[in-house]
Amino acid sequence: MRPEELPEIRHLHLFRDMGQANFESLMASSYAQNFPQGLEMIRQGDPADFLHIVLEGSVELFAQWSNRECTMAVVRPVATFILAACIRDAPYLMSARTLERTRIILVPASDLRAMFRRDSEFAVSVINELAASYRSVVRNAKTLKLRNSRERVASYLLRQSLLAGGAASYILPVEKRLLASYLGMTPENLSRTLRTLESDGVKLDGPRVIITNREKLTALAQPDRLIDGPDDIADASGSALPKIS
Amino acid sequence: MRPEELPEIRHLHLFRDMGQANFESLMASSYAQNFPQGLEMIRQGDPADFLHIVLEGSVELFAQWSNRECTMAVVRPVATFILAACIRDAPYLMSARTLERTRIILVPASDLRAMFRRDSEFAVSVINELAASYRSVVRNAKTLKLRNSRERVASYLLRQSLLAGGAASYILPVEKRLLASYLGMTPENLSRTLRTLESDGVKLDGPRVIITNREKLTALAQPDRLIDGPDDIADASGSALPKIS
DNA sequence: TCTTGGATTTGATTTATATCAATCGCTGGA
DNA sequence: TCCAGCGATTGATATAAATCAAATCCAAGA
Repeated sequence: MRPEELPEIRHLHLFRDMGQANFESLMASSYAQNFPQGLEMIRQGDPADFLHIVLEGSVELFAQWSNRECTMAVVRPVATFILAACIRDAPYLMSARTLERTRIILVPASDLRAMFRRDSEFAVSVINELAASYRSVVRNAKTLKLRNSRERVASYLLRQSLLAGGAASYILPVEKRLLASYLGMTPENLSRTLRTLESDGVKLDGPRVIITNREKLTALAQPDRLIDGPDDIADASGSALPKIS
Repeated sequence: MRPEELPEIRHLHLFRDMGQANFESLMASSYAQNFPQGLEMIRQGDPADFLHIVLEGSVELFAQWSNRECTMAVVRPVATFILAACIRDAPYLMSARTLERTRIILVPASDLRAMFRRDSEFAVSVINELAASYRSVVRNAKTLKLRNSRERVASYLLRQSLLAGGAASYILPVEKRLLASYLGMTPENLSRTLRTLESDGVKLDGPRVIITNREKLTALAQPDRLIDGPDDIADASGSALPKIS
C-alpha cells in the first residue's frame, strides 16, 4: 500500500473516528491489489474474507440467479463494499467485477470483526455505516416497487443531475446497458424510454444527458426525499450509483 | 410494561448481550402501548423517535409514493423494527400500521443511541442486527429483480413451507392482497398465478396452501440460499420445529 | 337469520415490458 | 486505413402484468 493512500482511507466515515494505533494496526494487516478491467474478483456465495476498499477505478456489484444477472450497484473511490457480509462472517450475497482497471485495499474480515470489539469509536462508525447502507437498499427497493421503468429512468436522470451540482447537462457515469440492468429493465427498453422522454424534458445525445425542461422532468419523476435522498447525513462521495457496503 | 414481558425482550439478539443494568435502564425509559387494528402508527417521513418492539399482534411496514403504496414487510412478535432510522436520527423511510390489535414497546431513540456508545456489547449486537437487516433487504431486492412474479410466488410458497417445518400444507400468514403487494404484483395477478401454479405442484384452498408436488414446485422456484436463506447465522427465533429426516 | 362490506376471483381488455432480429455506429487493434 | 466486435438503436412481435368491471364468497355485526 502506498503511504499517500492511507489518509484517503482514514478520511472515510468508517475509519475516521477510530484510534490512530488501531487504524494503523488494521492497515498493517491489509494489502493492496490491482485488478484489470472486467475481472470478477468476488463471486456470490463465497465466504466473505475481506472488506474491500476501492481506491481507483470502479466496481460493479451484481447478483445472479438461474442464468440471469442484474446490476445492484456501482462502487467508486473512495468507498468500501461488502461490509455486512464480513461482519456476519457469511457468504457474499453479490458478485463483484471491475469496470476498469481498479485498485483495491483488502482488509481481513477477521481483523475487522476483532477491531470493532476493541475500539468502541470504530463500533459506532460501523453502526452508522450499516444503518446508512440499510436505508440505501430500502430506498432502492422502494423505487423498484413503487415506480415503473419510465419513472425510474426519469428520477435517475434527475438525481444524477443533482449530483452533478444541478447541471442541465452531464455525462452518464455508466454504460447504458449497465444502467438498464441497474434500473431493472432491458437495454432495448431503456433506449426506447429515453427517446420517449424527449417530450418530458430530457434529451440524450450518446452518453450526454441534456435536461431541456426541468419542471416537466420533475413532474414526471416526482423526486422524493425518502427515495431519492439526499440522505439524512451528507455523504456526497460522488458515486454514480447509490453506495452499498 | 408488564414484568413478564421483560424476559421476552431480553431474549432478542439485540438485547441479549448487553449489561443487565443497562438493559434495565433502557427499559425504564421505554413504555408499552396497545394499538387497535388498522392504526397507522408510523408515517414515513416523520422523525424516528422510537425503536419499536412488537410483543403481540403484527405490523405491516409499507411505503408510499405518488398515490401508490406497497407492503415492504410484516413484523411479528417478538421483533424490533425501524432500528436504522433511529440510529441515523433520520426520518422513517417506511410507514407502519397494525394488522390486528398489537402491543408495542417504544424505546426512545436517543436513549438507544446513547446506550450503544456506553455498552460495547450492545454496540456489537446492534452491528450484527443491522448487518443482518441489510442482507435481508438485499435478498429482497434480488428476488424482485431476478425473478418474475410467478417465480416469486412459487419461492414464497416454498419458503413458507420450510418455515412451517417443511409441512406439505399450511395456512398463509397474511391476506392475499397484502401478499400480492409484498411480492410486487396486483391481487388479480396473484390470484391468477396461484391458479396456474396448480400444474406446478401447489394448490390453494382459500388461505390454505397444499403442496402436491414438491419437486415440481422446487424446480420452478429454484430456491437459492443467497436469496431465500436460511441466513448465515442460525436465528431460530421461533419456528424451530424438530425436523424428522 | 339477514345484511353488508371487504376480500377474492374471474373475465375482458389494455398497457408495459421482454424478446428476437437486424442494423447502425463507434472504437480499438491489425 | 480497414475490419472486427461490442454497444446502442430500431422494428416487429410475443409475453407479462395491470387495469377495469363484474360476480362471488365470506365473515362480522344488526
